[in-house]
Amino acid sequence: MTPKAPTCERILDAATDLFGVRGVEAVSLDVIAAEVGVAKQTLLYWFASKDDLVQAVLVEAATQLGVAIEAAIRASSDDPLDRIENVVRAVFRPAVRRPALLGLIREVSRLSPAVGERFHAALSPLVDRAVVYLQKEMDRGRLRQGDPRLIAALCYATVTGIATEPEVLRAVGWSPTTTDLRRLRTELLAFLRAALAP
Amino acid sequence: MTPKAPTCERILDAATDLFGVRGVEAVSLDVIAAEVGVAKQTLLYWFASKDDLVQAVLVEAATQLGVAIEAAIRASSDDPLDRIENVVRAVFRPAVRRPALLGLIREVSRLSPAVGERFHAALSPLVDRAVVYLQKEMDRGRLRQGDPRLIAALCYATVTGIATEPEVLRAVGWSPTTTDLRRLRTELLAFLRAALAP
DNA sequence: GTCACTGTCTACCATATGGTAGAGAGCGTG
DNA sequence: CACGCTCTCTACCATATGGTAGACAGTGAC
Repeated sequence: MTPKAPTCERILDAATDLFGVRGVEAVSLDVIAAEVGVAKQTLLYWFASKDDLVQAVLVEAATQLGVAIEAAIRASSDDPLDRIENVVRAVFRPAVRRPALLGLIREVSRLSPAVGERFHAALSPLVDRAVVYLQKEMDRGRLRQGDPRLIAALCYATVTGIATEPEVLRAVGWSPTTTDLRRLRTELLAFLRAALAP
Repeated sequence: MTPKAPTCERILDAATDLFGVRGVEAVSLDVIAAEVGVAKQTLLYWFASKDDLVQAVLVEAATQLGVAIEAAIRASSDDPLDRIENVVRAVFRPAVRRPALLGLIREVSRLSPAVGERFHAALSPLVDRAVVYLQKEMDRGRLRQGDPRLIAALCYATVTGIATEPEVLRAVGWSPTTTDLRRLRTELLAFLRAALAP
């Protein structure tokens, strides 16, 4: 990765949060500029257009998640349930600290097909590896049988859903305190374990 | 429910789809009007403002889902896993036929707190009943032990997530054909069953 | 006929938005 | 100093947006 000028990074940071929380279309360049404390034209100096900024934000977020996941996989034991737990932990931490991250990925489907295509291409190796892994462990009888592609999607949906739907958590009386956060993580892991155990 | 004029209903219908798929902020009144084939002012005749329209669309969607869920509960056997399966089926059908429906609910968190508050109030009885039910069945040993509030949220997150993230399903090579749809439903139900069984 | 009412329309407005043009400040090099 | 380079800014612009004002057609009551 090329090292980035501080202003550029601050813009990316603010844009990530704003896009992820409010949605890409709902956030104007002026709002981002105001958040960063800079003129709108400074944004357009670093990113040629709003679309460019969106693209950059997506790449950054995907990279960040990818790195976290890689590390979690490498650092985990051989047991697939432990490995999955580690990956979920790795995603869960940044996701709840910054709901924007996963929310952003949900935004992809709303953007131009070109963006979706690029994102798809960037993620597919990771997805393919996960699917192959799940299949192998199912064959070995260490995971519940099923379509590994759909199981992967379901796990993702559960984690993303729970991390990006504050409305739903509020509806069941949950609050973003430290203890509630830990309880949620515990419950999420138990849920996935039960769903995946053979 | 008061019977509605045909134009009014067509507006609601188009707005539901557009808001749910593209997001509330991303859809202008002009776009909705064009979709319906009517002048923008006709929209503003039926709904005093865009906010009013959003509110109406949300109420409609929530009502629709609520009715479907009620019916599913009434029509199911005593076994909690069967009952949950019925509810999920009831939500899954309209949700995949019209991804906008659940997508819309995700939009709530992005709108004004007032809207969120009203939505919260409207849904809380349903949620409370579900939580009490889950708790009771856990006590009877017919469901896996856990925090019933979070379990409810997790189930919701899984179903909503899988139904509203076409990008993720595409990433695993899924396509919205009839057979793939059935496979997805089967896999989703097996996933939840495993996650909830004692 | 005319009055009131309903529903749809055209014409218009103030504001916000993404984006362009270009000036100016700071700075290292010759 | 003068030149070029990097970075940020002010001043604009064309367009799109939510919303207002009010005209026009149809219809039923009197």
